[in-house]
Amino acid sequence: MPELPEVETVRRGIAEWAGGRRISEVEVRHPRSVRHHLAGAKDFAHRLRGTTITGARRRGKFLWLPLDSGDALLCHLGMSGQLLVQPTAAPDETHLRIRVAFDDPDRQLRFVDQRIFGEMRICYDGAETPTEIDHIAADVYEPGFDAEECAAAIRTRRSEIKRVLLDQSVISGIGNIYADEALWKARMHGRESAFGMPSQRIVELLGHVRDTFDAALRAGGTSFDALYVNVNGQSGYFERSLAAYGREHLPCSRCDTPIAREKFAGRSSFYCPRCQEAP
DNA sequence: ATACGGTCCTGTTCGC
DNA sequence: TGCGAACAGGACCGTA
Repeated sequence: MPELPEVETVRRGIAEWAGGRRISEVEVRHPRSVRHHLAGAKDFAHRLRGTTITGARRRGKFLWLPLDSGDALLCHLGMSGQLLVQPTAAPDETHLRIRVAFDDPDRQLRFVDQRIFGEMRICYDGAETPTEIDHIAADVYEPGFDAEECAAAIRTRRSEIKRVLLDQSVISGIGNIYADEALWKARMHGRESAFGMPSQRIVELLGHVRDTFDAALRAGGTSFDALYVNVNGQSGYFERSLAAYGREHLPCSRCDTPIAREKFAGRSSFYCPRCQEAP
């Protein structure tokens, strides 16, 4: 569920609270949450214990916490993952998967994940981005992101534009919600072919992606329920500003035409049938 | 190399 | 009210 703005909101919270703190103990409560840490749960805990978190970084929807050991704790929230800074005294959450305790006895970092699509693993922190996410493309906020260059890559793809927006190896950070929102802003139907699309249209679309992210970040992320919360357990309020996603039958705010919903690539797409002409 | 469907999970909501 | 089906914000893997 969490897309770039939600992950960035979490990153800021972690950076603020956990930066400079030393890990005293780690408890892995579900092995699936560390399935990509091939050396196993014991090794995972062992390599974290005694290290100090020195920051919090992000690319797309991946988050990693550099450690003073030269490693980093790489995290992906999947569909339902949360990273919470909780009082040690707080009761364990139903879906608590990993607990990270610190020298500070008052608070813990907790990875809570109902569906267990999320994960944590330890990686080497030597490169600019961990090699484990080499296949993840830059997101729109990275200094190295070039909209023209990205548009050039997008228009070579023989697929529909929404599929390409969701392809993290082409551009990262966009998920189903913000794809629909950006397409609505751009008055573009998600099933339009990306192949050979004029670069300027794509650059404009990418501008709308960024605008949508900016607005969501200002609101602290999007949430429909308690599944997405920032590190303090507060939900974002951006869902109030959604123009397309989840608004089937409700009037388009530009033209009053009821928002339509259709199956697309195994999930739902929401769009205005008048503003976003189907190909 | 690229495109696409299926799959990994649990919980909630929907329709009969 | 009960029950199975459909659905949920993501990424990876195997297959074509």
